[in-house]
Amino acid sequence: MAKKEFPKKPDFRELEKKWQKYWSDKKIYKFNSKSKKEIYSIDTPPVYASAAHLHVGHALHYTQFEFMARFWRMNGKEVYFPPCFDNNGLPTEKYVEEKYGISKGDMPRNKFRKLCREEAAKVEKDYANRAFKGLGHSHDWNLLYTTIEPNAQKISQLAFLKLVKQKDAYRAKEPVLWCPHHQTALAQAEVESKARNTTLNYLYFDLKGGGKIEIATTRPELLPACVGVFVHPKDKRYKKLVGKTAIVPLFNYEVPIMTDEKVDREFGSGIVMICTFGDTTDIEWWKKHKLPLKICITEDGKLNELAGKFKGLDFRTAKEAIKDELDGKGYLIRSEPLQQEVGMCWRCKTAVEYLVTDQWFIKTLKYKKQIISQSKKIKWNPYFYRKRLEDWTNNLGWDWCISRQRYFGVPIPVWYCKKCGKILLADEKDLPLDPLYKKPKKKCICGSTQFIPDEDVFDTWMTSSMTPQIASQQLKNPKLYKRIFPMSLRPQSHDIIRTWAFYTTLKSYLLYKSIPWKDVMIGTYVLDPKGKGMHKSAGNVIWLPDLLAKYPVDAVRYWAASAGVGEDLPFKEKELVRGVKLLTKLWNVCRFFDPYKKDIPGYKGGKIKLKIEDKWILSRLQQTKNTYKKYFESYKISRARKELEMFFLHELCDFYLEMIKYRIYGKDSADADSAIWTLYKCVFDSLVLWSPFIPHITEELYHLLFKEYHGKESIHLLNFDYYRYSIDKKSLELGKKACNIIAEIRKYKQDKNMSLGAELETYTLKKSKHDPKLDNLIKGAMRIKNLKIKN
RNA sequence: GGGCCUAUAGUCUAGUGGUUAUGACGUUUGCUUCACAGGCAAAAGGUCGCCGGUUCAAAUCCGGCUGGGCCCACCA
Repeated sequence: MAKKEFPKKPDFRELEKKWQKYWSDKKIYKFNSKSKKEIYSIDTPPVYASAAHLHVGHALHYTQFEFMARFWRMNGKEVYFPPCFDNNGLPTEKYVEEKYGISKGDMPRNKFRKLCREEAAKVEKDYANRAFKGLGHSHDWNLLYTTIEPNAQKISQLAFLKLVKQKDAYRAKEPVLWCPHHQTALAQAEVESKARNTTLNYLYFDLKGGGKIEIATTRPELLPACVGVFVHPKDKRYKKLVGKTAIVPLFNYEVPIMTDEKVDREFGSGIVMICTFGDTTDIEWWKKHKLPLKICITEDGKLNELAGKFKGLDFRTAKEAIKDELDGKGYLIRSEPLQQEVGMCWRCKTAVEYLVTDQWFIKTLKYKKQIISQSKKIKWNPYFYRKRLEDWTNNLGWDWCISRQRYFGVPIPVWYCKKCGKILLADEKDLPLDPLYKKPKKKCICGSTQFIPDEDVFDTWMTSSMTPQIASQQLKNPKLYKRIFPMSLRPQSHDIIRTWAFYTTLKSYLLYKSIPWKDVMIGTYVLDPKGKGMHKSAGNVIWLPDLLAKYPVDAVRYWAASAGVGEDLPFKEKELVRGVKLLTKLWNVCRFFDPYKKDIPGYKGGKIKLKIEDKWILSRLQQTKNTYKKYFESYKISRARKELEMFFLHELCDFYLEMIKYRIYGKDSADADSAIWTLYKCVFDSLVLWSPFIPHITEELYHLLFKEYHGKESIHLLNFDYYRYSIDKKSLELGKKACNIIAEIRKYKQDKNMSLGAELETYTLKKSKHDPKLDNLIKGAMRIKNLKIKN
């Protein structure tokens, strides 16, 4: 075999391709279920397979916890790290609707779903290659799952049936949050409040029997749904109004005037009209005061027949038309601008409405305390994000509405008796099933065999909250599941604490009385270089493919490792440049070492005698390893990297390497041997420690330098503790002292405009800095003939 | 309105009570050095947001203020 020459520069593209293929072919990251090692399992966030592009935020987030997988793999644990895609739910559905210019109702449900599945699969393949594999992520692809696959549907439906049976899920006709655009019910978590400018309109209501009152409203279009007028019980101005009857303008019907403590006397005129429904206060008072129900809106956001001649108008048009009419008839007193917070559908930003419909719910309000106490059993990183879950839980006002009037999702496995309306649950052994295409095998208790299938699907979080079960194969491999659940780590971003983390904690408690995972790690949120959020609409998004075209994958990963867990990180291209420099440095150190590797005394069986600087750098190496591990164990990835980088660049390269050159180039072979041996340990361990961050180049260098001696087919299968060194305090002190002296002499030479390598006839050192044990080192490393000491 | 996080050289950043406050980028200067010019070495640059408290000792702990960020909230 011809001796392979050590290339002067690495070809990053080449070695990325080479090693990604190698890892995949050799199944380097395969999970071994027979291993006796403790399992470290990651509840990987399923990627939305509907996104057409990947931005740097995704890359960073997914790479961050990938570091953890690599760290533990090299630290004695059997790592269970499944890749996964979320192709279940609205994003996919909307993507397909937009791409084909169709609407969900244009074709039969199963045909539409097939289309969704196909589109999702295309995106998944792209993601798998470009994102996960392209970034060098160490998943075991045999463990791949998606959230729409039959197994996931089955887990989701089983959980639902169990909850219905234990009475934690129920069906009810209730006012629900409704998105007129998506035409579906929403959960509270899917609604976000946004500031909006609107007008506050002061109207006259006539009083029955003469007189009029002034009412302020932002929703005049809801006048046809007015069911009552309220004043504060202690409001002297309006005391005599209570018990009287007001007449709704334009629509001319009577509503009672009542009192409620929650009326704000300061706002508007101090008189409120209640409509069913304009906001949640309306719902509250409607329930509390047992008011009638008048719904004047349709599911797609228009006014219905209650609105008379305004029927069919969308809210916006209707509002203006009704205002005009009020104005024309003298009912509109004035309008003033008002800023208000409105709940909006988080996906389409349409203002949500409230409709009374039949929906499925899961009890959450009842379990607030339990959810919070469960959350305290989980280790949150950073710790303070747990508070966000607690606050959200405390502020919840609704049970979790889990049914959605959409097509692409997990069907709700129930039918309703046509005759008596009774609910018939699917049989567990028939799952997964779609009641639209399957008939129940049983009769209803009333004897009827005629059923209406539930046409709705589950909220996407109904399935996502079961990822620990899906990921760790609850149904396919119950033995393994038992070993894995609760999982070790849930990595996720902070914007879905109220959904993913919350629902998973809830479901895990309701179904198994368990926490879902031991640790939570909140990913870094990437901002643009100016520190603003990256949004397509703002045009400041940095796309991953653009970045990868410009920089090696390892440089991108190096950047990802600079992010503090749970913190925001403005994207700085400079960091990538730094990454490239680091890779080059690592390459060159190895290139320097390459000619000597055949002489490593350990390999050829010789004896070595360590000098002060050898003991110093090995002690520092061990200290670095210890700190690095400590940081990784507590998810302080960026600090681990920094610790390693400081050691590698500023101690090993800047000083140690320069300290030993004279020994290596010199004539004393024992002296050279111990230097080479020490260097070998440092280079080898540096590679190993760097490998979780920059897996491609370290793999290449491992194969170039060490594989023939170490045997393992990948550096990523090595253990960090392959070597251990003793920490020698005395040498640590002396080594530091030597560094200071060297820096001083470098400065001296520079001030004299000398080259650093130039020989010095004499150098005079202050006695306070001097140590005779360092004389040979200083003289050798700095090329000084005579070292003089003075007071 | 409630909650959480945050404030360190021109910019970013480390630092959870104890000698000259860390590193990077940028700036200035020196070095054609035999691993590395995407290089090496060195220098300059900080009232550690403001006010008060605890302490022998505070960038670090506590309180208040101010600024920035995030999350939540039914004022019609």
